[in-house]
Amino acid sequence: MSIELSSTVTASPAEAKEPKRERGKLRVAALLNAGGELFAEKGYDATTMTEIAQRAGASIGSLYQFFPSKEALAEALFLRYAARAAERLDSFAKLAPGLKPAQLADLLVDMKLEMHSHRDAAIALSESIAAIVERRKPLRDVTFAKIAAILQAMNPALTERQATVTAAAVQQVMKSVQSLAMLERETGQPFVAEARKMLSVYIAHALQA
Amino acid sequence: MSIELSSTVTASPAEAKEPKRERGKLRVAALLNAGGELFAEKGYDATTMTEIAQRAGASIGSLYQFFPSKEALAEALFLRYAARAAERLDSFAKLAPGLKPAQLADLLVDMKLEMHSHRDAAIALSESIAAIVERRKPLRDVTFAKIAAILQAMNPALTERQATVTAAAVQQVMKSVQSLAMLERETGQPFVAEARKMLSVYIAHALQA
Amino acid sequence: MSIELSSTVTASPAEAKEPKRERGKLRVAALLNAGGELFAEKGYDATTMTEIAQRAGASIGSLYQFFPSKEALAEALFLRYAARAAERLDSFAKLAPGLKPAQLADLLVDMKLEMHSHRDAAIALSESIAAIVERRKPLRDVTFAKIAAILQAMNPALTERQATVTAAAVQQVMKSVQSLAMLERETGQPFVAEARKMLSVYIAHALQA
Amino acid sequence: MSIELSSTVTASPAEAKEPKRERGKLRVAALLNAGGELFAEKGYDATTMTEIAQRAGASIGSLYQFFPSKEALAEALFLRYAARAAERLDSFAKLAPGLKPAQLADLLVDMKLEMHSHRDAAIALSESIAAIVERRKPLRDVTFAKIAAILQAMNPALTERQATVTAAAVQQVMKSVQSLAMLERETGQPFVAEARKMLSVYIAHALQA
DNA sequence: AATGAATGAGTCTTCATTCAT
DNA sequence: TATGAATGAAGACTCATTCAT
Repeated sequence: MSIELSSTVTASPAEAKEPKRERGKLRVAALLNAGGELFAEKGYDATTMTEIAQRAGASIGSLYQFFPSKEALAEALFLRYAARAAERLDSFAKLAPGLKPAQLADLLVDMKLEMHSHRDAAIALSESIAAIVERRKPLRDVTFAKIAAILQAMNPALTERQATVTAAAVQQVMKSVQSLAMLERETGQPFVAEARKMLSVYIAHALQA
Repeated sequence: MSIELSSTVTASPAEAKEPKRERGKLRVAALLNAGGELFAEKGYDATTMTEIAQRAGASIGSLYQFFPSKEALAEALFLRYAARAAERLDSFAKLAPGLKPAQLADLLVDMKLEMHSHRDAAIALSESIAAIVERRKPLRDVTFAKIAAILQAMNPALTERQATVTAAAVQQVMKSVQSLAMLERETGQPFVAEARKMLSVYIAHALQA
Repeated sequence: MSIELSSTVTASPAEAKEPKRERGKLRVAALLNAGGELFAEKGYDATTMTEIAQRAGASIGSLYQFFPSKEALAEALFLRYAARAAERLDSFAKLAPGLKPAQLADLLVDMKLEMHSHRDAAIALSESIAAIVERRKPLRDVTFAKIAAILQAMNPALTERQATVTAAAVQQVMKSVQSLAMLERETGQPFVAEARKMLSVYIAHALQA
Repeated sequence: MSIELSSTVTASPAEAKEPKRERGKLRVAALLNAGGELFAEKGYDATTMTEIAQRAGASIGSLYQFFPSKEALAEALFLRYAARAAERLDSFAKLAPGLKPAQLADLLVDMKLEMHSHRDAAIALSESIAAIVERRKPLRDVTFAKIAAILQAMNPALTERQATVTAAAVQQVMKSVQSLAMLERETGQPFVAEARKMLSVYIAHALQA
């Protein structure tokens, strides 16, 4: 039940080239990490391809060997992120039957918290990358479906429709976890815990309805 | 009780020049609107000063007459947005005492929905504009304080701290209203209503705690 | 009966921007000349936009102010050339009735010789500029038609078809005048005179047939 | 009576390495053909070494094994073309004594038509390859001499000088055959036949003079 | 005050060629 | 020998900002 985000529906820019040698694989990983970090630090537009190459200890030519464009790099990052998120959600699905609202809330919040350490997350949000805006919809749909499935597993009486709508709301709260975590670091107030509470209360409410 | 976002705490870019004549005011308004639209449509980085001038029917020279830099324009937009938001929230404060959770939820959601038609909202989010990142914190604090005040007016027993934390969570949900509204337009599913529900449930829960 | 080469049949790149100030007009002319010279000297691909700007005494930004792309510059050059050629041919048409073959041959050869001093001619040949390859066909058709008209004026008995086919052959010989002139300069042999003779003999033959 | 185009008069780029084994010869041929095709399709500058290697089913490293530079490859192609042309012309020389103008015209036009199927012809024209510009003059001289010899064989009374000059004109017409053939394919008009006629008429005229 | 031209540092991207395995 | 990764100079083009009229 793996996601199929790679389908070329709209003409997206040339995709990342697969390295064929060991050395190439290392390079690609380094490049991807450098890109993820920098995009997270300064944003997509403000990040320079040269900068990415430098941080990865590669030459600009080397960067372009594997990623034919800035967009392609961002796309690869996004795909990596999407794959990880999907994997995570799938693992939750197996636990679903016995889960209580508060537990699911925790799982989801923790997931977000951890995923963000993989800085790839940032690009997922970028509005300025056409290739990603395109791919975001399918990812979103997949995510909704997975969350909805978990919810239905927790309460089989839930209608398809209700599950979907709830999933959307849940996902929105998840999206805000990152900001709240930063806020918490800044002010010391327990914002993340509040997010858990909100999610928990809402999920509980949604499941009985 | 006006907000004080204009104070030059940190070195912000030269500020927009106040137009003296009637004609100038129209120009400024046109420029601001053009900028707001464009930023909302294509993002801050992707929008050019020339483009903004064109859409406003002005020359590039004229644009720089009033806004000494791109950042200054963005800042002006942000300030306009912040002022409107604060005003809105103040008006809610007066109604607070008699408000039920669901009613407050509706007021807040509706506010977001309406404010977005003033496209200025978009820049509020931009991570890439230093001048705004700076100003965002004070705005956020002001907003939290105002929402917290409303909550406390609804339940005087609420502690300062609890009110603040709740305000943050509430604000995060408000932030997601925009996305949900777009999603609703796209899919026809009642996502906004779900946001209202979530907010309502959560506020109710928070107020009794 | 002016040529219509500007019609945007296929999507050609953004066209040259018309200067609105006196200074701009001078710039555009200087830029065009610099481009014409350089393209003629080193070929389209080998010529750098920076180089063109430099030779015209302008900055690279200034060059792009008027010509949004290298191709657009080449196109403008081509159009200038085409207009001049058409004008020239039209003037011949008026003289046609009393012309003898040798006289027409001379007119055509001289025309080529003079036009080449307007170095614009070179680009007309470039196979590597999409925008020009496109425009070449209409120019060619117009040219054929004009030459054919001259031939028919010289001998009204000539069929439309015969005139067209002859025009093509004539034009090919004209195209080779440039090379022959260079060869003549190099070797001292009277190659251009030979071209005149060939053209004259062929035209005479074609007209009686 | 073989041509001596390979002599290193001016410093030409390191020459193509002769393959020692059978496999190498196939590689070289494939590479040469790929290069010829690509150059003909998109021009010298627009063609990449990588592309050439790919089309030949070789790696870039392999390409450089045999041709130390892009120019060297182009040169090899040019030489192959020149050799074939010279061979052709030599064969005509033997027939010369009994030839009539129209027959020679046909031979020459047919030769051009056939040679073009060996796409190598294209590079022969490239103005942007130093190594070829250099070699073009000797080729041209050889060609002139051969054509002149044929003409003198047809009419021994022809002066050396007259023969040379005529040869140049003849060669120019030959050069245009390619364009005319394309035009014919495009429009259906008998342009090539017209070229034959022109050549025939002109040669006849030149021979009696 | 208004307009449009001028500037040039900075960006992405390309590609011939060289290297290491 | 074959392959694919590495390199970096170079080129087209952009755009915020400043100037001259």
